[in-house]
Amino acid sequence: MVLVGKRKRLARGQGDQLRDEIIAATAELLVDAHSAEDVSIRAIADRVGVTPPAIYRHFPDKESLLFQTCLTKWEKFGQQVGPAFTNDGSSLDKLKALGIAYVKFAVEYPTDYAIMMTDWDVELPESVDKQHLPGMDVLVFGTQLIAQGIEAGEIRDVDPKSTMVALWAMVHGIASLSSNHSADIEALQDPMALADMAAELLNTSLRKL
Amino acid sequence: MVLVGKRKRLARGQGDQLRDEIIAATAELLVDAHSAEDVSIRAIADRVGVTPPAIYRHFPDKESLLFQTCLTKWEKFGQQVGPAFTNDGSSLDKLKALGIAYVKFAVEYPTDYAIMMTDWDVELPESVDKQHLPGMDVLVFGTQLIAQGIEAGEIRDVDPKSTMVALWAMVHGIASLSSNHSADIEALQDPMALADMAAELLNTSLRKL
DNA sequence: TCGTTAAGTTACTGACGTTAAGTTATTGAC
DNA sequence: GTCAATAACTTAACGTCAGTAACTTAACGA
Repeated sequence: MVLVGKRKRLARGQGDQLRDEIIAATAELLVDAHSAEDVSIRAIADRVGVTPPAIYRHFPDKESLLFQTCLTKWEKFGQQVGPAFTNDGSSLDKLKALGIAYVKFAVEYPTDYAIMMTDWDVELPESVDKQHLPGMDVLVFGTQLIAQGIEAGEIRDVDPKSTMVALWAMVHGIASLSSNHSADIEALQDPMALADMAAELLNTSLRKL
Repeated sequence: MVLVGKRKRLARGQGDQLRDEIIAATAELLVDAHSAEDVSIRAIADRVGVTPPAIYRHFPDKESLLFQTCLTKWEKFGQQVGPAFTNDGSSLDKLKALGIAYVKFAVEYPTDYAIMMTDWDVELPESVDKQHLPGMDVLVFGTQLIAQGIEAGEIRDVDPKSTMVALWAMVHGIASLSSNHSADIEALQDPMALADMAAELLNTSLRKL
């Protein structure tokens, strides 16, 4: 818990700047933490050079702060996973690339991924549309990908929505298990290989003969 | 946090009895909680009619207590899921029944399932073999099931171990997502239906033509 | 009956999230 | 230029938490 630096108080309309710094500090502390509870309001306050109660001028409680931080992680996620959609290749190829990119992100930033996946008990400001949170886009695009594959005669006639959710469950399962049980189970020690295998499995079942 | 009853002090060699009561009380409190941190040492102590420090005579810290409680949940899990193995039908049928039973348990007891799945940072007493924890049996039996299915010419020639882990990832993913995001995504509102669909997907890809 | 010790209790510590109330620096209005 | 208003904080505190040190009390064997 190091005092990173005494700040000068910000000028009149500049309060929002601190808000951004708080989120950034939280995001940074989360990288080195094992979970969200390991990151205390006090540590965050120290990091930005402010006292703990100053946090509450910008966020009603810790959970809201974590949720807002979470949104920045989803954006980071989108940036890393997005390129999978613009690959050349068939719908199935793109779908596979998406899955691989997904697991890669989760494995690379496990704590980030964990807080992205927690169901925060916050009431959203009306500015945030829960159906269009950064991560949901991936689901929507993925669903479109499946629908296109079906139309192109490349994918069997399945329900795109629930199939996409099933794919999501698969990659999420691999990511989640490997970050919690990799020590005990051999196949989880190489999650990327597992993701590759799982992708092949699903390829087989989705491909139109 | 109600004092459930003043206990008489146990007799000389009977200390272990309290240990069991502590685990039982923890297990009960977990059912009504949202997560493990919602269950405090103080609440557990109250429930068994003892003061908080008495807990530490039997468990070095909260995490160890939760881990031990976790083991009882795994046993409960085994009892609920085990029958799937003795179903009649092909290996694939049994595998599907296993997956369905898995998701059913996780959906029915979400907090139990969550603590079962957390990676407790405890050093195990040498009496506990990490390769044969209650839940691992399911993995082992499932792997054997796949191997048998291959031998019987019913299942394609895949690697039984990693395939079983992939199946595990699938059902875990469904369970995990549905308990964290069911409100936002339609397909997650009926996890059993999703499990059924996923089972069919995997059936398709594993079945030997 | 009496020392030993298992099975607890009482009293405390430091950390946590959070709140109430006070302080200080900046600003637009006169 | 001064001055009330107020944004941007700080200081001090509350209640709760996990955990510890040190004491007490009851049961048992010798």
